[in-house]
Amino acid sequence: MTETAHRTQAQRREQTRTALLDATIDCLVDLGYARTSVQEICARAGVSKGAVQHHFTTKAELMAAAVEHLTTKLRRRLAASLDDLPGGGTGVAAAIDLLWTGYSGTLSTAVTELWVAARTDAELRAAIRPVDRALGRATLEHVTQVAGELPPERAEMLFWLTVNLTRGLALDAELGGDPNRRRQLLDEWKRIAVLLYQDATTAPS
Amino acid sequence: MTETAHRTQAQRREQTRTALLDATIDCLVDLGYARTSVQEICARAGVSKGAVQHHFTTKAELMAAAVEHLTTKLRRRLAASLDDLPGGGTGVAAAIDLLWTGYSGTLSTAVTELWVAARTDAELRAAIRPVDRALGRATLEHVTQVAGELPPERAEMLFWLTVNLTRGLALDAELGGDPNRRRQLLDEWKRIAVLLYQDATTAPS
DNA sequence: TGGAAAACATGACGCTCGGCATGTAAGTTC
DNA sequence: GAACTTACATGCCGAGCGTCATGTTTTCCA
Repeated sequence: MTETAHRTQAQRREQTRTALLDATIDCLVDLGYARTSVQEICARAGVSKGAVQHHFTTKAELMAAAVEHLTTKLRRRLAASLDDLPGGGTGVAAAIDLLWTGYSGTLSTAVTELWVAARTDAELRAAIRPVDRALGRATLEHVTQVAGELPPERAEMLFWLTVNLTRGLALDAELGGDPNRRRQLLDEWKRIAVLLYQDATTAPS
Repeated sequence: MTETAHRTQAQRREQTRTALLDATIDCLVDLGYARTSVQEICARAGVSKGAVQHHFTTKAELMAAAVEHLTTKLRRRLAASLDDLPGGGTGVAAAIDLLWTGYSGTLSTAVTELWVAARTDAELRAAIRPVDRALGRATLEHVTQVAGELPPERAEMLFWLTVNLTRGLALDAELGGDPNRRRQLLDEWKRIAVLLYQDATTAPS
């Protein structure tokens, strides 16, 4: 028996809201965007269809809210783990590992689903773009702050290369590619990045 | 008036089959997997629903066939352009460009749609995996053949890194990221690859 | 040349989806 | 504590989906 003694309106609202958004992410992760229906979402959230209707007038609106919810989570997680990073070459390797775990987890899986869906859905795309750009910029800021010895231009290059490579690898992982090969590739990329880092810090072009 | 004088059964069959598969790819590209319906497909192919029923008993079967059709096309295109590649460092840069154009066009867009959909669809995934692995291996073979001076282990690493980076960039492109930045990143990666190539050929570790 | 078979068209069925109208319970305000 | 607003539940509707049953045309083969 879960005693729901006395909840203020704001509490109730926020509670079912996050329940819905979390359920949405759950659905995206293990059903995919195509199979994610409103009925399934509110079934997992333990609320009725009327509730989601009350909070989000349309399904697209729910998805848009889910994007923000999702990105906020990812951002928090990345920021927290990026704060305590060693400097120098080992810092670069560690940062790459962090970006990999950040961009390859279940959260990022859901994001990818939304991305691909957004390609052919203008409304969803409009909702995603600013939020995603904010995430990218914030993470980049953290990274450049950590690797301060590197000229910011180079650091930015390395960062974006890592992010895009990671996303490609995440896609490969989703299809069930060989995990060992992914590890090898990531290790190789770390070696390359560290090498480039040292080159750039000792003899900047 | 298109006079369809006399078509043998095999001709008729193959004709509408490829028409259906091409239409499927079209739908995937500009509607996305979620919105791709059988009705829309046979509308674009100019045939009835009964026809697709006759050739493919279920929608998943059609998609599986589309995957193969798609991969065959991609494979042909890549193989054709990979054949005439210069050797040495400029060859590496040219190869990267080729992989980029190959993995970022409309064909690859459709493949990405199917990939993401396949993550939560076991049947589709089972259809995609072998075909995609074959594509990867075939392309890799071409690449290693072109850059023969490089130790095959290094060539393979460079190849897979490029492919995964390219796929990440393709995803970024689909969302509407900055094209200039993608060009910069690709150029930077080419520089890095050429550098690594020279290091490996002059002083193999 | 006529009948069998393959290739395709047509229409209908069951199902699920998203959205809406309406009813009920919980909290807020005076 | 009564009026009022907010939060949620229930039930229904039209639309679109994939699939199947059945008719029609075209090619093949003996």
